Amino acid sequence: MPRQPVPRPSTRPAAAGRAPAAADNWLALDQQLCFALYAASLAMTKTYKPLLAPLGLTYPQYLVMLVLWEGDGISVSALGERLTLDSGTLTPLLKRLELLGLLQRQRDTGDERRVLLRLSPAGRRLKAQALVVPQAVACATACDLQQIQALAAQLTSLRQQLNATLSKAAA
Amino acid sequence: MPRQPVPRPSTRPAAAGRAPAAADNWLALDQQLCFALYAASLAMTKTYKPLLAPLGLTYPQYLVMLVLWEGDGISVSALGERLTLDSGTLTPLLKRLELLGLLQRQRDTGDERRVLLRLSPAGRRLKAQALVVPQAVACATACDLQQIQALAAQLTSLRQQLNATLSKAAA
DNA sequence: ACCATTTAACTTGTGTGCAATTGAATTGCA
DNA sequence: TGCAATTCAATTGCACACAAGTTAAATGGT
Repeated sequence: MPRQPVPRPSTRPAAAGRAPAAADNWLALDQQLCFALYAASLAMTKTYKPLLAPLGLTYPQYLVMLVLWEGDGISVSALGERLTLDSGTLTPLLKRLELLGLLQRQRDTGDERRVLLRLSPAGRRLKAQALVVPQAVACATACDLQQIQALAAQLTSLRQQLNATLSKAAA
Repeated sequence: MPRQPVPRPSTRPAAAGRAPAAADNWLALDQQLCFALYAASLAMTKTYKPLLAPLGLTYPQYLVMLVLWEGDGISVSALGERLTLDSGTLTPLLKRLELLGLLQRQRDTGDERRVLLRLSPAGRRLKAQALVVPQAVACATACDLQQIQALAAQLTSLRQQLNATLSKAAA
């Protein structure tokens, strides 16, 4: 589509003195890692949507199911740590999954503060249907597996660094 | 924190036959590029939040301002194409920015379907305050500039590939 | 045993994202 | 010219994300 070819600053003509010349480019959208990340993440979610529709799941719901397929009986907070999501996000999402009949939420009898999550038979059965999803996505990326894994590793390391900085700031 | 050390499948013990052995790992959360992307994007947004608070902007609002600082007077749909966001997201967001006094929204007199976005003096002034943001974020990533740019380039290429696949599917 | 602190989940309110629909303005083609 | 198809923005409805505050349960120090 027309998407006009934006007169890119072409990594600075660089002719003048020192610092002030480049200052403007720091705010160029196309040079921001944050935007690359943001837009790629949105595009990824859109890629999953038609693949998850037959399962009746949204993308965040799918992530929750991935965790539970690895092992259920965990608490809401343990799930939240795994996904870096808080209970304000998870509670309504989990209620919807319960309403779909994919899991049960029940208080831990040993510690009544905790709510444990257990897959229902239907939730367990859904795993078989989900197996085709990752392959279809890998296809859509048109990357070989090695590239994908390398990129994922870089992103995970970036996330850990950001979270480390965040928790340092909180202290 | 306790965050139990999850018995990782350790990229498959590999002893049995062929295909079925690896099948289970395709759904392992930690191997999903999609999750790495999702979690990194959320972490990035959280990193920006305290930096943008003094400017009175949310992260998506900041992205809009980045585009307008590159050149205002554009339409809502042009902005949406730049950010890959639709009018359902942008219209209320832009109304908030207008309420903040950072921009004006006005119908194009030449084509009454279009709404053009113009920065107010206050919106233009805000750019100076925003200049410190990218440096602070670069700090939080603890990566050198070259690494950041390389990662951003990979993500942009991934996004383009995903979007290409998506528009093919729509046709 | 008592009570302050901490922890876990829930609730509320704000702000995205996006599909689907609407309505007005423009374009294109017979 | 006339009218159907298209384009653009706005609106509606649903589902996240997260801050801030609430409630109930467990913990720890005295």
